[in-house]
Amino acid sequence: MRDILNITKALSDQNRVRALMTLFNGELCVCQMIELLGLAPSTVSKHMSILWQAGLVQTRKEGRWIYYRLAEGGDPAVGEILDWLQKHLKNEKQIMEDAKQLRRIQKMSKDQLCQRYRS
Amino acid sequence: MRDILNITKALSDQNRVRALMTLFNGELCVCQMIELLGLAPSTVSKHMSILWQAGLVQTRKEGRWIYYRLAEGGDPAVGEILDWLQKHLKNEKQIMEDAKQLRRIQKMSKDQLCQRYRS
DNA sequence: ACAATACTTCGTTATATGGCGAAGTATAGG
DNA sequence: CCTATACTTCGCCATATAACGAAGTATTGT
Repeated sequence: MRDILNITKALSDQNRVRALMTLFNGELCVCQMIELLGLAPSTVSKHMSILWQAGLVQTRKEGRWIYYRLAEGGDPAVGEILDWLQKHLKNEKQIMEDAKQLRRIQKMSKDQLCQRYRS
Repeated sequence: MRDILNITKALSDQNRVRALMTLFNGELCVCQMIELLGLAPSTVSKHMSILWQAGLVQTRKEGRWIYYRLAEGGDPAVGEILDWLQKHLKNEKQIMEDAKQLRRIQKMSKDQLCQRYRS
């Protein structure tokens, strides 16, 4: 019960759902998420932490960067709910705009990106 | 996006999930839900209203009683998420206890039940 | 060793949510 | 009609949550 509620609670916030949906395009570091969501670093970090605690995402550390990606190979409930989200949100306006913005973000160098949120 | 978020928000509360799961055993009136969840009538009513707004349940009015049942034939996202809940919660301790208690409640007459929450 | 960077954790604040009881609505029965 | 019943809506309170900036941690580069 707690596992399932952790998942549904994690998915009950729009910004967390946007973050998750964006990860269908591949792993992202936090500074890319910050740029995408337009939120403060601490806020994005908290959101990603909640997704991680729910088992929805996994992380990979590479130097100073932490990459988040969709969880694989864990609880089947996670894979199923991710499929459900993908199926029902992939054509949503907000999600498609995010995907478009992501392509712009991915063209920027990390230096450009990460220094952006200190302004 | 709003539709999906309405669903995930509706599912982000334990008592609403318990209510939904109980409905897999068939339709119930509000006074039965009150007895099952052990909450005030107004609270249960609010919860059911949130589930209804999310499209997860449907209602049927019969005299003074309002029966809630799982939604059918609407948004496919709803049927799929209900299947997901059923699959991953049916063996949970709390859900099985609720099912057991439901059998006790269903043995009671409506007069017994509904007058109970005025004490 | 030191500074800069990338991210997290902490502390605070504003708003959202869940809970209740009282009042309101609609229906059944005398 | 009038009362009782079954449920909902409203108003309130306590707690949970999302947001931020400041401070802390870990890693890279000089």
